[in-house]
Amino acid sequence: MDIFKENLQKFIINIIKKEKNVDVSKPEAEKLIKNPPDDSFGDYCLAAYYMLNYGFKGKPETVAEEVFNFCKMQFNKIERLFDKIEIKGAYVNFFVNKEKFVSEVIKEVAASGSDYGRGVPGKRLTVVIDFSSPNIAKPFGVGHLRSTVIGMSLSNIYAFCGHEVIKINYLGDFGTQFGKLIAAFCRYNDIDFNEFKKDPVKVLYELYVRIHKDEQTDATALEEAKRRFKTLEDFISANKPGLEDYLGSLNFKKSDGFPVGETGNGSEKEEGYKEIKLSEKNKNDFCETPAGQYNLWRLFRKLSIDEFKRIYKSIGIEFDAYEGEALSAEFSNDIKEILLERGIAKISEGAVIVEIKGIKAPALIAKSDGASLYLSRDIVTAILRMAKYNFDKMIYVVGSEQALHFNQLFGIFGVLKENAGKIKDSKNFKHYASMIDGRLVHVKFGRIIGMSTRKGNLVFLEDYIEEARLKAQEKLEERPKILENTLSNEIYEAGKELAEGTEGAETLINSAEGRVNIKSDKELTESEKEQIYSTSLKVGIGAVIFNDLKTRRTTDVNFNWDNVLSFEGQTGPYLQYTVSRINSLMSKSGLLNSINENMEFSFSKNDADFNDIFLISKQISGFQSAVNSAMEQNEPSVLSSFALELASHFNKYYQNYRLIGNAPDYIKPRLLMLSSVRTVLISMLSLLCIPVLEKM
RNA sequence: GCGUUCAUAGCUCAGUCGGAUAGAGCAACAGCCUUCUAAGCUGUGGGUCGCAGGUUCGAAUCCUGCUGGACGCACCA
Repeated sequence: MDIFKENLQKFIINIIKKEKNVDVSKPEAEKLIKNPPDDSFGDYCLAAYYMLNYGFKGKPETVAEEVFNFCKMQFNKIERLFDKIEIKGAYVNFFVNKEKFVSEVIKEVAASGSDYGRGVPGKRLTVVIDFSSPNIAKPFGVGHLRSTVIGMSLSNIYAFCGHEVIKINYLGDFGTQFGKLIAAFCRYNDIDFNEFKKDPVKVLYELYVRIHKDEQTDATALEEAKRRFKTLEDFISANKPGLEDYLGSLNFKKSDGFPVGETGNGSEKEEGYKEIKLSEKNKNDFCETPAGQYNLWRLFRKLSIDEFKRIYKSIGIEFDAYEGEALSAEFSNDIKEILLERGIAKISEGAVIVEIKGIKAPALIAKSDGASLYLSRDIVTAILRMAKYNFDKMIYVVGSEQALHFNQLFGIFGVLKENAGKIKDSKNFKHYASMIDGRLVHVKFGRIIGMSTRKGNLVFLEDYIEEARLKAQEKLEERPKILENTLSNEIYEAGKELAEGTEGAETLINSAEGRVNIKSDKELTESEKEQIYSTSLKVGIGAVIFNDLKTRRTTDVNFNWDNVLSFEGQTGPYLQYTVSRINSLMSKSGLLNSINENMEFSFSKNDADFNDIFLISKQISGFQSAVNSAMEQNEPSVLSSFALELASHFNKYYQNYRLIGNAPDYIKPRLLMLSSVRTVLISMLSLLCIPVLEKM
């Protein structure tokens, strides 16, 4: 917490109270004090026009003068923290006591460690965040990456601010497409079961593509798919519980989430799947009976989820619960009937629709053949989640192309709340459905345009990361190694020994200077190779994730390989590099053991580097408000920008002032300062799902 | 046609909910490694904030219109 800003706020509130007898609330006071655009104007400023809201009158300049005089009269109240006050045009500018400011900030970071900036909210909210949501039996493409990293980062941010977060992955596991999959599996007799064992998702995807192709020429393919899906649907809904009972059975604990799929046949225990063994021989057992197809579907889903989990794990993403559309589909019919019966929905052109004020497009909740639709499943899902988690807020991280869908969904809960009185013979449904209005948020994001492989195909996430990793490895390998440094030193020394001015000396010195080009012939050991692999992988992941988080989420991103694969400037690797640079500096100082949060230290404004240290501290002190602002706007990019700025401050400092070689008393406080930079940078990298590297 | 949304440097983007002189990074050019990691740092050039009005002390930011792009508008998700 920035005690300087806080005290300044109180100071101004008191002045307003004393002079104009107006009370200013805390959030209003927050807006009163701002940061000037340029440091030469001061550290905090008060714009006179804001004072017009609190009883001050006249031109901004004269008001500023009036306020300035009041501030001056009572300056003794804040002179412990502030050096001076200035008036400039319509602004009153405040200059902090820089020495005090720097040591306060550094002390606080040192004392709080990784908890620095962590919030304690007035009210701890339960926030459900629904993100990623891929379709099963399809490869995880980069299209899902944006939702995944934005969702994960928001989850981190809400949790960091002290809220209870439930991360849900809502899988597309239902619909005719799965009928297609089952049909394909049963139709084709040349499935390679060895390959299926090794990479099931790949085989499933190939089956899907194959039957999709066959549909163009063979009408029976689609028919079979539809028939098999109907079989599956009927089988699942045959044993489902009533909606009321099911809602009543859900508890309010985060616990283990929903079962991944359906309610009907209950026990979805992990072990159950191990018994399902597919082979050429028993294949028909699964294709002929409804129960067999049902198991087949469960197996496909399980295999897909395992594959997703593997990928998520590789980029550090995890969920509290995996849900499937199938679960919601079971209850879609119940919802439809309640709404129709009470006149909340009506039939139009054979389909069931709900009309919502302010939205022209009618919300379609059931097809004319009675089958459920996306929207009706989302209605069910929200109600189930309310019953299960009692959330205060639910965030859907989904592309902006679905804005209409979510407006309709949110609108329907408004309608449900309004018409709650009409729903009489239901307790649970009525209760939960009418609670939801106003708690749903669509966090939309722009499209990624022009994303394709160099050959023009859809890009799979893993290939994407591998491309970035290779680039990182290339950079790592061209970096001069210790051996080469020594070598170039020797050449340099040898050159110097030659008579000055001779051609030979010049050549040798040049070759030493071009040490980047000196390659070592030495074979790398296995552990060095592993080191390079794991480092380059983390850098690659960092580059890819940061690329999706650095811009405001709503803007469409023009995808460009060169931009993603450039690791210079405003990139994830730049941030990772900065952290490892601090690490390296700190360990080389040899003073690590004498640095701790309790050490006595101070900075003098006479030191040559003082102003830069002050700027760094100022940046650090803005961390918490950056996190808050990221949360309020559901916008991780606020943190990306903040992190880049802090890293840039450090790198400038690093370039301009040399630490090692100075007296320990000079180095120690600065190491503590750098350690607080590192602490904050690491916090931000973690919030942004970017791997932290010890060394690069 | 209706709706949503966007337009800022050659390119990719910031711009602290209307405030002080519109900022970064790439790319270009010129510099900085025998000294703590050059994935870094310094400097130069580059802008009528799409166009036209309006609102007021004050507009890249709010309102209206226009132009141009993206997305969405009934049984896909």
